[in-house]
Amino acid sequence: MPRAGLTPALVTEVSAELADEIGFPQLTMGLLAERLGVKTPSLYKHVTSQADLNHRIATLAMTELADAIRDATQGRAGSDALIAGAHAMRLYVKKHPGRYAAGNAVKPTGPDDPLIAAAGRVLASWSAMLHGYRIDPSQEIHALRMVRTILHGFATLEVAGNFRIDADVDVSFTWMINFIDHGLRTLNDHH
Amino acid sequence: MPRAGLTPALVTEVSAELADEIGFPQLTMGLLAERLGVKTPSLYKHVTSQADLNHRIATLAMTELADAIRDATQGRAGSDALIAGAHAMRLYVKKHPGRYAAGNAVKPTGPDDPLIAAAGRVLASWSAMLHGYRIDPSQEIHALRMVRTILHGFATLEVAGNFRIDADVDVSFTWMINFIDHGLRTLNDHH
DNA sequence: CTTTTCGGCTATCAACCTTAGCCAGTTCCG
DNA sequence: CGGAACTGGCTAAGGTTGATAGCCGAAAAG
Repeated sequence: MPRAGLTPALVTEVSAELADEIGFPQLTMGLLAERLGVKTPSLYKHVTSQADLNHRIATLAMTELADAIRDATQGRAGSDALIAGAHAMRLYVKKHPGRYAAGNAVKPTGPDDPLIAAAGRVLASWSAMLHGYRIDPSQEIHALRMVRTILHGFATLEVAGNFRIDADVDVSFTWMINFIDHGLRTLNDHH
Repeated sequence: MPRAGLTPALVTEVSAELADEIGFPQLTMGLLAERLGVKTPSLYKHVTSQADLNHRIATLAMTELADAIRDATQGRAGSDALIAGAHAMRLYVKKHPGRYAAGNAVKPTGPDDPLIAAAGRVLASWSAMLHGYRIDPSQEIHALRMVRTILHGFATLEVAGNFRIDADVDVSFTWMINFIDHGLRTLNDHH
């Protein structure tokens, strides 16, 4: 019996692809083994459990997402950074819905979980982006949460197919980002 | 063996309570049967499958949510309606996270699925609420999607415990709603 | 070339969803 | 009131999936 040359990283990558194709909840050890050309128990030589696998997918997703946002906002500031970052995130989630679902479903196991660091990098990108708006420090946390809320909410609703009337979702997204941008730019104009 | 007096409605209600307590994904037929004082197969006399049960929970959730929002916005308009409706929705999701999770996880089975009608009632409430802002009809759909996106995003992030720094989530929520309200009220001031 | 390690495999178990079929309590009708 | 029909419990059993134990040949180490 020839060896398949599996590694934890490869198993994780292929499981992430599979999750993107069939949906994160539909991902099973059996299907993953089949795709890797291997029997189910063999996977446990590389991954300790399905929970462990899910955790690896989640960490991969958050890391990739953080990179995508960083790359998109690099060298931009204010409105440009918001627009570029928002579109980068939306694009990533549309391309990798299974990974993103894993990233939201999995909870960190402890305070030094690399998943926390990866998620923190995403937040840090949004935080840096917001600095371009010169927001009152006491309101930064609220603005950060709002940006995160909007992008997360839109991504999950869109991926779940919850925008029934398909009156151009792209237009709605752009409209929404412009709305937020305008609000952020005029934050200081009101008491 | 005495009868337990179960009905589809009762089974649904108890399963919804259980989902709120232990989380929707953790809901199993076995646990539900145990809580009802019955063996697992007995449930199938009232519900055809777990998918059917989930669908009933989802419909219950959307119906209750629509009622809560309607009650909260009744007799209010504009900012008042937005604030009251938003808080009603947030409160409902915090009180019934399992139900709400079911409502988002379950997909309608067909065009005449009652789940669609229930979800439609929620949307209709937001739509009615937005009329108070006198928004340009061409922008209504975008504003509606934004409101939905924000409330859904915030609710899911909060319930999932994803606001780490627990710097007053209540304050952030109010801040965010005020931000949106202000933007909606001044929509027409800018081409 | 021998020895050790490692990564496949088969066999097996436990949990969960589901169906089949039995049987007693309930209801309905003569 | 009494028997027939129905209803809603139950036990038994099967399929699927996650997970473990332990074997055994291939790869790596010396």
